[in-house]
Amino acid sequence: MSKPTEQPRPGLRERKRAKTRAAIQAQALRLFRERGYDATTVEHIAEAAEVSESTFYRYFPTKPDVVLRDEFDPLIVAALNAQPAELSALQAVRATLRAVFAEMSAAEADEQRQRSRLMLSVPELRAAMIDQFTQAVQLIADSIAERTGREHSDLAIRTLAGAVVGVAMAVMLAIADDEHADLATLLDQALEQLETGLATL
Amino acid sequence: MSKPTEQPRPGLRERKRAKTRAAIQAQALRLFRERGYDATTVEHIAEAAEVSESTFYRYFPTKPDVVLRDEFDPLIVAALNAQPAELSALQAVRATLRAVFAEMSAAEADEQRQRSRLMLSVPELRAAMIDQFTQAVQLIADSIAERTGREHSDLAIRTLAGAVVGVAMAVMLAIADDEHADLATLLDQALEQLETGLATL
DNA sequence: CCCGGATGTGACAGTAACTATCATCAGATA
DNA sequence: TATCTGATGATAGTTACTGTCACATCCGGG
Repeated sequence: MSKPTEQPRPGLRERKRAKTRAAIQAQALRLFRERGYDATTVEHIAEAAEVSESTFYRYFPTKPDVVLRDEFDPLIVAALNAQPAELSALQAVRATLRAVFAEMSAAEADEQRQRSRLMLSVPELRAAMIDQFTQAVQLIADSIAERTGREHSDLAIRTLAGAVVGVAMAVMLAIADDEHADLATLLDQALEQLETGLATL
Repeated sequence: MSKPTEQPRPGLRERKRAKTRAAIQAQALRLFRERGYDATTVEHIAEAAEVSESTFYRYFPTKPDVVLRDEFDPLIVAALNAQPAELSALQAVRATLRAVFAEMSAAEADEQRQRSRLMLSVPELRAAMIDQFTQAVQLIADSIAERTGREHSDLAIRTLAGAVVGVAMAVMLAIADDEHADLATLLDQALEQLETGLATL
């Protein structure tokens, strides 16, 4: 989980920046957990992180962003592009998600779970998710397009990407109902169903 | 496109209410078209519709709602539930959407198209769509559950519903790229692909 | 070492979406 | 007609977010 693509010396300034961002996010998530999302104002967060409100907005354009900021999306994209060419598109997606979940530590998985629960329970956060979804559709479509040599605007490709993201959304909703269900397992099962075919229902 | 399920006499009060709601929505959409969404404040809309800002919020809880408010969802649900039992789940969904689009007048279709474009271009509106999506997943899942006699929490059912909604989202994105593509046709093709199978890519 | 430009920061003022409250007025009802 | 319920408008307040400016801190070159 290191970042080997970075220069060896981040420089003092950048290190401080990263530290400030981390502090803001950590304090925000703590306050959201303790007091609730709505009851926590940006002013509270800024105060707890010992920065001004202005600075908060310099690091996170909106309040929801402090929750949604996610470092896994680029990992998933990279893993998807790295899948062997002989796999079908759906097989590649499935293998990718398996791999990423497998590499996730228990602590990371738990934090993801907490954030998912928070996102689903707060309308404002739920709302902010759609841009992530549309972005996901585009990214998956791009990757599959390259894999298959088709245009990324091909309806078949868009359909596949949309179905994958839609299924992921459905699984998230399922998780919201059943507290201790395992995201990785359910998602894999759902993708398997997508592969086998939906016509049987 | 009449409403045969209503009582013959809505009563003066209700009629006035409906009129006020329609006026607010019409003025809002006009202003959004002429000045843009962000440049139009709720105050402007209220003024144009000759009501107070308070009244606006009584009819539409949020500014995005004035765009998203849609009378087609209940129609779609009713049509889906009315599909013959011998159809498979996906066939039923496909037949439903065909039927609803077929009954839609050209003017209605055009307004839908305009609203779709507006929704996709304004982040705040895009964001508000996700609740409609999750609601759609639930409604489709419920209907399919009843049709098949399974639990509505069945993962297979949720997966199917999620895939359908995801595909719909992908088609909307496709439309955004290609101005004069036909929503109904593309959606039908995409659902056909879902029926045939996604494993071939 | 220090100096000049770039960059991060805080303070402040302002906009607009929403919320809450209360008095008033119009439609429903008896 | 009299009363009662529900719709409306005015007002004040909270909070997310934007823009601007002065100040401090970091970085590279002389």
